[in-house]
Amino acid sequence: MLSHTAEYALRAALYLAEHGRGRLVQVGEIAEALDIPRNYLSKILHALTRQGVLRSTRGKSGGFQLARRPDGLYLVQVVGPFGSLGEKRHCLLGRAQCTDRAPCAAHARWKEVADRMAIFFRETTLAELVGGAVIAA
Amino acid sequence: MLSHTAEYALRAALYLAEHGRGRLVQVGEIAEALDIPRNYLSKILHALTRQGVLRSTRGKSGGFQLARRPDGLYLVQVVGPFGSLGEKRHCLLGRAQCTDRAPCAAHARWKEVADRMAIFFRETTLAELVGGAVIAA
DNA sequence: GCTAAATATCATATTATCATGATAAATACA
DNA sequence: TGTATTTATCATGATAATATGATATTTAGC
Repeated sequence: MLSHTAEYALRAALYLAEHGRGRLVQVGEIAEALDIPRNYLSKILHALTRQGVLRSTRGKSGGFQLARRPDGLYLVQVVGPFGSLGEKRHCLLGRAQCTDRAPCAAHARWKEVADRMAIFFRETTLAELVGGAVIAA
Repeated sequence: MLSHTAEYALRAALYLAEHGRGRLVQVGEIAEALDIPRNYLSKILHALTRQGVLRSTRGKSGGFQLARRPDGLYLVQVVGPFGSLGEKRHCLLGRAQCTDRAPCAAHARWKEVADRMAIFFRETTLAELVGGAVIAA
């Protein structure tokens, strides 16, 4: 469903929501806890920082923290910059134009399902997932 | 949502459902009508044949046709062999084990959405999409 | 049998995703 | 001011998805 990259981003954000309470967390800690390649995660966290999801502090005793409280961060903000979510709902048959007025063959039926998914990512916050269950692998 | 490959498979199957009534259709016709790379489509149609979705006839005046009536062919049969659908519903956070009893952080909320999607592919037939709207690009 | 036309298969190229490794820049602290 | 630690960035490699091109195999019809 999500690309590896988007999945890593989500898991890292959830880790920060759960274990980061106010402190700065280093890439190394997250990478080890979640078993994600360290340098790869580094770039993902950097991207999330540019997106305004995280804040980073450089230098000794630096690290990453959430830019807002977990109940103010929506999943789409975290995974959107990677996978193909967030932008537009895209047509199941890959048409550039696919609307209620100019629908593809699958439009009416697929719309229901795709909208549900879009709403999930758009309206679910990190806070709602924290505590749902264990996060680490 | 779907990989290019799975999307091509679905569009080709819909084309056969709509324009293939009983006759044998050649790869070239489908490739041209749907603007899909010909040799690439050829392999996809061959895969669908192995899956039992299509029947192929070799040699002169050969081609492809649906193996069953459109109302007996479900989307999961068409796109399952490609993308990651059909097999198992997979965990949003990528855990190998993610069940109601050993859930990941997102399980409860994601399950609803993922189940909807699975049902869409499992219970929708080609016949239900034909005539929904224009198929070709 | 020969030829043309079609699927089946193999080999390779291209592109995007995923990942690793090395270096630069910034910062706390002694 | 120097050093250790950390993020930021650059360069490169590995793998999978996508696509192209060439050849083999099968079959209808002459």
